[in-house]
Amino acid sequence: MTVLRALGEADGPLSARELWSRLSGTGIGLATVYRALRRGVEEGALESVEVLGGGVRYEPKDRAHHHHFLCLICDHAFDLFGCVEGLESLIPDGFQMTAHEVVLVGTCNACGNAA
Amino acid sequence: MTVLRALGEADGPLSARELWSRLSGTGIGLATVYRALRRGVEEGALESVEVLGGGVRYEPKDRAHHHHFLCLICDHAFDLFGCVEGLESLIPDGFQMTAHEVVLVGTCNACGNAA
DNA sequence: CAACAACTGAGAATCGATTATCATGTCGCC
DNA sequence: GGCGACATGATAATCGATTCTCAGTTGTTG
Repeated sequence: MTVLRALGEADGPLSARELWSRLSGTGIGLATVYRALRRGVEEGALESVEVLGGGVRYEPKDRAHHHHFLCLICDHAFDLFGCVEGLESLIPDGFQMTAHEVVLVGTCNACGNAA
Repeated sequence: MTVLRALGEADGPLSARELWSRLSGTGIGLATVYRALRRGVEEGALESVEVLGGGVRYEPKDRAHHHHFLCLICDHAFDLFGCVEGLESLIPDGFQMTAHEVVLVGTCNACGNAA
């Protein structure tokens, strides 16, 4: 699967369109990208994540727990490593937390240098 | 503005549709809700936020820095108070962080008790 | 090669969210 | 009361994202 390989090589989760544009040289159609993504999620190989700033992105499910950095300029989401402390203290009484998401927003290295 | 007042009384950011359904008794139309939201954002009274799990929500801009809790069952977003430590340690070299977002996911008090 | 099943690319169709349109209603003001 | 400027509700139109359709390919098996 070319599609899954491209996802595995990315430095962060990709949207269907991002993925498609990375494969534009191969003649693969957008429909095929969507098909591969859907199948990947159904088979458990992929996970869909929502990072702020637009739409669903996909990433391999075998990655360790991590979060994302969203660049406001290139609109690309980068994987981060590590997590944060003190999440539990935010939970209101009676609420049950099953997951959490942290997104840092700003400019990435490349865009920051180009500015 | 009935619309802005309803937002101010909410315990978290509301989507256009949530807002509309809360005002359903008043005969206000969906178009008016969208108009009020757009104007509110343009005038700086409102802020649009993206919480995971679907779409844009709006909240008054005068709230202190806070984050959100998303209930998977009722799909409602609740305001949280406080913040977390250690965000800076996640930032990769060369990246500039201008904002951050934290979302806790789980079940709220009401939905947890109903289950 | 024939028969057949699975996969593909391109474009049409669909879906939900948001915006535009338009006829009507409301308000201040004369 | 009459008039003009503007807000409103209902609905149509638009937009982007995703899915569906369909004819054409490819690969397999015998």
